[in-house]
Amino acid sequence: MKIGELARATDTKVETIRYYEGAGLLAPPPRTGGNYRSYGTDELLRLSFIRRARDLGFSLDEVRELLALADDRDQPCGAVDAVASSHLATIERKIADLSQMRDELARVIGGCRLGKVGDCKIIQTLEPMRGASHN
Amino acid sequence: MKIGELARATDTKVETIRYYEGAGLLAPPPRTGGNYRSYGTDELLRLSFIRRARDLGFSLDEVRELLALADDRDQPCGAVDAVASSHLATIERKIADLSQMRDELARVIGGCRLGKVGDCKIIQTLEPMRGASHN
DNA sequence: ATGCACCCTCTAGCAACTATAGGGTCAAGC
DNA sequence: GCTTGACCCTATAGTTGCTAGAGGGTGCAT
Repeated sequence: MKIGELARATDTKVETIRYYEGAGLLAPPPRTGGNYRSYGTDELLRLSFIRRARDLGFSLDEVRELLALADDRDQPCGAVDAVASSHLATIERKIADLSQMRDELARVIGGCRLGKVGDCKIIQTLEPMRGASHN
Repeated sequence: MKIGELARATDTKVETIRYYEGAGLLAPPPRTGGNYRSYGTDELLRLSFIRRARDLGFSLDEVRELLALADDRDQPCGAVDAVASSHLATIERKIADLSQMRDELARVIGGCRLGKVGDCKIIQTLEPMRGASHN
């Protein structure tokens, strides 16, 4: 399997696969006579794993860790759970942060579409001194 | 006001202020005899504006746009509303994406803390072929 | 033999900073 | 008067996770 086929099979760009190789997530595969990378089913599975983990928002460092853990199938899986739980906590923090942003923005938007910038609630929110006092 | 004082007053790192200057968000201020940047109240207000906008998740490009709009106080503020609304939409998309990640992760976590990696639901989710079939 | 799709390496670019190296300035204390 | 320390300066490289480009080689069909 050439790199382009692997790319299509995993919905990954060719450059990204080469990047993962450089980043140590995929081992350098054997090469053909023409110096083309040649992949087998193992690499397809490994890359699918990586893509799924990335889709779930794991960082490349976390993916590396998960790959190492997944390779040692007799280990207790508390370590896997720890990586995933800490990632879940990160996601929940991000959601909370974004929700707060959303609420603040929503509170401010709408109601000045027809006014002038000088009276705009959005600008006043960003520029509280001028909006509130002398100007 | 020296750059360090401005940094403390706006809860910004000194390097970030210099970065904003290079990025065109803050004008190059006058210098003292010793070549130190010297800021006044205008820059304090402008940097506060930038920080607030950044806290609300606006990109530097969006901040640049908002600053330009805020400077022209007689313009209708539909343009400001457009920037903010489009940003709100982006935030809502991010929240939706993260919420989906959170749900998928939460579904998978817990229940294998005591098992082995070979039976781990998290790993199986990432590695569906092996988990489901022959191995 | 020539066109075309595909592959190769190496390097630079993106956002938005952060950190480091290698220096200069300024006020205080001895 | 000289050193110590906190602060400032520029310029450059690093961070994350790719993506895009230059400048070339390979392999197959026409």
